[in-house]
Amino acid sequence: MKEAPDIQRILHQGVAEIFPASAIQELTDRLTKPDRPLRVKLGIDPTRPDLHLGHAVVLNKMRQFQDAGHTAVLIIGDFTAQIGDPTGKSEMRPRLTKEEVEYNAKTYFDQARKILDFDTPGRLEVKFNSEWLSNLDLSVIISLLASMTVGQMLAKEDFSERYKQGTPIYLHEFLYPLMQGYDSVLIDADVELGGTEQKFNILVGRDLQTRFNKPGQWGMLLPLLVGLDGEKKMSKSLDNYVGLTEEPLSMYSKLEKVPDRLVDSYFELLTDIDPKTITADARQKQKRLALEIVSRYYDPDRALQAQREAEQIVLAGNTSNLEAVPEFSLQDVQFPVPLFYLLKITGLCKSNSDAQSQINNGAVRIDGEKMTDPNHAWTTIDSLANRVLQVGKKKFLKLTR
RNA sequence: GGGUCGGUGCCCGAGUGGUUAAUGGGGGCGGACUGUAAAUCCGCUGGUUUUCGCCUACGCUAGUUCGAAUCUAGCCCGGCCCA
Repeated sequence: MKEAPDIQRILHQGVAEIFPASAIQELTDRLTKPDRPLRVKLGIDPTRPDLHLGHAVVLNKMRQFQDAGHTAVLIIGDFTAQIGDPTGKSEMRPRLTKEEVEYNAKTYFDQARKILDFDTPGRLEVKFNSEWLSNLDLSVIISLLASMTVGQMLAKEDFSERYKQGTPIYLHEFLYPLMQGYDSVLIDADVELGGTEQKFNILVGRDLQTRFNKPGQWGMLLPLLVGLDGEKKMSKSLDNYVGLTEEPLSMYSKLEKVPDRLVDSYFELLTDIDPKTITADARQKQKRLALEIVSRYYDPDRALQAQREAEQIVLAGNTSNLEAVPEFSLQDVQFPVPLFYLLKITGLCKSNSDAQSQINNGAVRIDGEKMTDPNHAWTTIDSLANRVLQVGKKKFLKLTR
């Protein structure tokens, strides 16, 4: 972390676009000979309690700026989260309550700490935008609104799509880009980071700064990390994500099977390894990726351990020698207990009916032996203790007393 | 405010008085195959300590019917058009 700032890396590694393009030289100069640290803004709306690798992409870039001596200004959009960013959405976002937002915001720090430099003085500022947005004077709101026309607003792809398709657009949604832009004005952002979908909002920030007689910020857009489904952007609601706080095993097993065509982009956006330098075959590449990323958020030992565990799980059927099968205590179970009910209370199946169908599908095994009768019942703890209950190839549970 | 069309299971979308948790697709889960994957094929996919039983479900509420997601009325929400 003490190495000389690598300007090239900041400007190019995993960067989709920098704008205005004409000013890129100017930005390069500022980075090369900083007369003062740049203020690099990143806004995160605490809409959900967990950050994932998609957030890591942009946080990594923040870190690069920090390491080069600049100031990361992290804006927790506790106020804007209550509005809901319409970006990328085909419909209005649910508005969160104050309590939900506060809770989520709290959880963000621990997670961001895994990536950002929280310790070096002057490298990080954290702001909550409710600080200035919650008491905005109506006259300010009006002048914000007066800075754009409906036509300009409808130029935003999400809005125009919705407008064309006839799905409702509520007026308060128009306020979102303006509020995000106003954040830039108030914190004197020099650079704003964001995913490519943030272009419109970041441009609005730049315009607003100019209107408020301040220098307009640069925008640095990073590619959106495609989620595990290989199609859509990584997001928790699509359940195609890897959380920053996930257990090493869980993280590893998700990453070792990212679709082949995404592997290189994961390397580029989430690690410091140049994918071109890896010659391994596709499978080895996936493993390397998984190992690398788990090491980053934990450590190499735990990553290797996760790999070993994952490999054992893959050797399905051979359940007896697993090192890290989750355990389930039969202590509170009432005997006799029928199989389908056991599956439900252990959480392996989500309902009795689900358990029933899994059994009928031949997915359920005990100690590797296929079970076919949903009503098969056990009468004592001892008849089940220390046996391994399995649904499908990857879900195991060791039953204990 | 007026007219008109519409609100169906996780999503999309059929269904328009009577086998019925409700066609089909997507998604999800499971099985075969494989590189743990993808593609493909097959099965499952409301709940219920038990299941040819019972409960819950087609915006909400009240009705009409032996019987409604399907008919009526009021209400809520949305699209479009008019003012």
